[in-house]
Amino acid sequence: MSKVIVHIDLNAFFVRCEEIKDPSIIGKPVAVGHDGRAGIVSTCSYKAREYGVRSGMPMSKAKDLCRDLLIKPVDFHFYHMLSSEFVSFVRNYTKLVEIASIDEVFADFTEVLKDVNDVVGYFKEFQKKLFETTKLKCSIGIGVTKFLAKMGSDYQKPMGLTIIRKKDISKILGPLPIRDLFGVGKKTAPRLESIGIKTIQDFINRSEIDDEETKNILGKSYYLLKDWVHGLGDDTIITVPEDLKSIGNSTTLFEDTDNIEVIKNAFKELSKEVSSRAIGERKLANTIQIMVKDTHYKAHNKSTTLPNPTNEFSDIFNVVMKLYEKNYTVLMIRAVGVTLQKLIDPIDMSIQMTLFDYEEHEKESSTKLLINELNRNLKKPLLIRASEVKRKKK
DNA sequence: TCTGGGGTCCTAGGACCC
DNA sequence: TCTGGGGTCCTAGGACCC
Repeated sequence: MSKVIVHIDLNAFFVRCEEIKDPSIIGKPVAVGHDGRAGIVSTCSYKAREYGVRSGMPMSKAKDLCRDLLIKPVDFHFYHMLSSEFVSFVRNYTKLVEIASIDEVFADFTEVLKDVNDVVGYFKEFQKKLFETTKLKCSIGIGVTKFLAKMGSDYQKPMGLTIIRKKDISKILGPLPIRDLFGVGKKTAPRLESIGIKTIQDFINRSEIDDEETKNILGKSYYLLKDWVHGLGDDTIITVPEDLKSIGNSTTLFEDTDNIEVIKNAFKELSKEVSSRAIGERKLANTIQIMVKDTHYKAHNKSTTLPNPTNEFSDIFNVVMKLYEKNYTVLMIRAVGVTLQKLIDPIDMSIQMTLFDYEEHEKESSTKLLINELNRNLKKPLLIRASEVKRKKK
């Protein structure tokens, strides 16, 4: 039985937030993003788009294109607040809501729409109510899979509403350039174009004969994309957010440099930041990675896996500096980053160590002891720092 | 014109174990 | 003495998305 999956995408969300904060900028060319060295446009208003301003564009270029551009710094805290209001609003319709990013959700409306005849009217009303309640505008896509819903919400903006039925895939998506296919980016699109796949329809045709060239270019994602354009694929709404897999922080330096003191300072701040976030998220990292971007904008990574997982600033900073000093001291650097990877929960750590302890002692009643230990752990405060785990080990 | 920062996932080679 | 694959982990790089 096919589902009704809906993708709801907030239009020019960051700009809309700024307009809510200060309604006097409504209708004007606005760009949200940093205005310093290396600043880029994160989101821009529809008025700014008339001048050719686009997201991802260097802010300096955007200013050249539009003399009157109003530039607003990113205010994530405020955006997150409005994003939560948006999610709550959708949850009033269905509990089956998946947060895809700060400005988009997937939702399963199968049950909700059972007795609804006029689906278009229903979602027009939804858009109207969302605007009245939160002042936010959205585009809506509807389909039997997440892919079709997502492509639908992208099809028409702002305040768009597009239903993509299986039988209409070719009609609606077929004429679009291959670059518009979700998962095909700016590297893969030219490669596909070079073998004659210029539109999504070209890809549909080619996928029906399982063309080897196409398979080679796309690798594993070939089968995923093929399913998608045939109306198959994921229709499962994940209501519980998945565990974080990495915590990273990076920054572009004030100027390109090979000055070790400047770089050390930057790495110190980044290490502090990821450490405090990991502690806040109650995660320990098994692997620490540093990134340095050279003056040609090429990123280089080095990582190392630790004997004991950690989230402490001093541990992280030590490893970071070792990785830097071993590999990059002679390199002129534009940007640096620190990322914690292979994150685990401290409680998993203590389970592992508990098992280890029991192996050394007696094994017979280990199951019962383990259950007791787990129960004790669950009653403990959840915030466990690496140092406490280490102490326990002794 | 001059290119951010937050993530996830995939690929591929080498080490190591069986 | 010289040889096999399979599986897993580690590391580095890269594509993609928002």
